[in-house]
Amino acid sequence: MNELIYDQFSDLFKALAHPVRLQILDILRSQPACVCHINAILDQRQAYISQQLSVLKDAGVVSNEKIGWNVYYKIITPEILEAVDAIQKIVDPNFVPEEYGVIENCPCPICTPEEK
Amino acid sequence: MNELIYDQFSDLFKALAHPVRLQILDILRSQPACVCHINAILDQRQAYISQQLSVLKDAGVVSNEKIGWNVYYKIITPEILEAVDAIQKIVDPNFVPEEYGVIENCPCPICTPEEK
DNA sequence: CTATCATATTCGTAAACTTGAATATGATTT
DNA sequence: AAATCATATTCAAGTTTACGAATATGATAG
Repeated sequence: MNELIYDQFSDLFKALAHPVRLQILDILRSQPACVCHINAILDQRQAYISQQLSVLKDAGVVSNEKIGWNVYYKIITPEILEAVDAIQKIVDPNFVPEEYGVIENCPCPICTPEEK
Repeated sequence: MNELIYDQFSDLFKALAHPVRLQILDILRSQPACVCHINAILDQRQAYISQQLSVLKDAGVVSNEKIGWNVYYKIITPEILEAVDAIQKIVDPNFVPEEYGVIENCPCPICTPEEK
């Protein structure tokens, strides 16, 4: 009868079991980010980023909110980062997620503020 | 250039993204256990348990050691349980892994000691 | 060396995941 | 309403994973 809850556990793990999705989560650590922002950092097709974001959203890991022209994603269960941290420490005890600030090629308000 | 390490992260997550493997890890929390012990608890085919154990072993999560007739598996990176704990807490804050002691149908020395 | 024990492996099919290509959506400005 | 913006969805092919069935292995006892 515990099978069901273990399915839920593994569903969450599945959402994390993907390199790009893990990178996205590291980008979202410090602050919410719009798709174009993530896109600029990862240098992947926009549609591909959207696909991965939707997996994370379906799993209940992130939520999104439209602000102006952009859709901002954020982590809704910060505890998920404890799991990510633990795994990162196992693979490389010295690993520290990169801090992403303003991004060169990103047109979003965060990176290119108030410029008209 | 960080793609490679994120692949390693996701490989570890993949090993955890399976309900039976997660149950096995919960069984191994308290103590090493032989295959027949895990088998008795989970009530799955022996070959199936072996398959899952080998996935965990390939991922570097568990190791095994033959003692007498039995092969005992144990968790070699206890930090992995931090990741499991975090996920379990997210899904159900009240969830506590079951404590498995002596098992009814298990012939291993732990469950049926010194009986001849 | 044969039988028996616990455990491991191989194989095949079905299901699920990955990802590129193409295209759709829906809000906003003109 | 049409054009434009950021973002989302659908489709399909390729790859990987799941897992049952059958069988293999390797150590130990007789």
